[in-house]
Amino acid sequence: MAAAKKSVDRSMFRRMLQKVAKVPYGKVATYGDIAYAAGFPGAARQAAWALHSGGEGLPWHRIIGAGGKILLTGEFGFEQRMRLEMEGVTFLGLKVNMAAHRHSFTPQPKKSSRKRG
DNA sequence: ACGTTGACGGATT
DNA sequence: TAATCCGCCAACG
Repeated sequence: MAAAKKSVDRSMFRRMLQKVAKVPYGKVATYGDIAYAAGFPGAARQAAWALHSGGEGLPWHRIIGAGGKILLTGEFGFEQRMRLEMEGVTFLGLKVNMAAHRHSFTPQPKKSSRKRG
């Protein structure tokens, strides 16, 4: 294998954005989850940066803060909540009902783990 | 190169 | 619940 690394993906952002795109309809994930699933535990901040930078075309509204709290501000925070409710996501006070809508990222979906269907 | 900023997270008070 | 502190790391000026 030639040229293994060296600029893996241009940025860790790319990885995170891919995870964001993986969040299905009616589900949500936290910044920490995105970063963790992307392979960067602790880089929750960068997950936010990734969205801030390239959230276009992605379900950015499905990404929330730890505990299900919407950290966005201004109209964006308002829109995010509206969108989530529109997808069937329920809220507990000011927070999303994580227990019911938290998306489970598969860390490493081992190859050929597909079961007979 | 340096310091500040930020859609963070968890713990503490 | 709110306010504060520290750790995390890339982008921005």
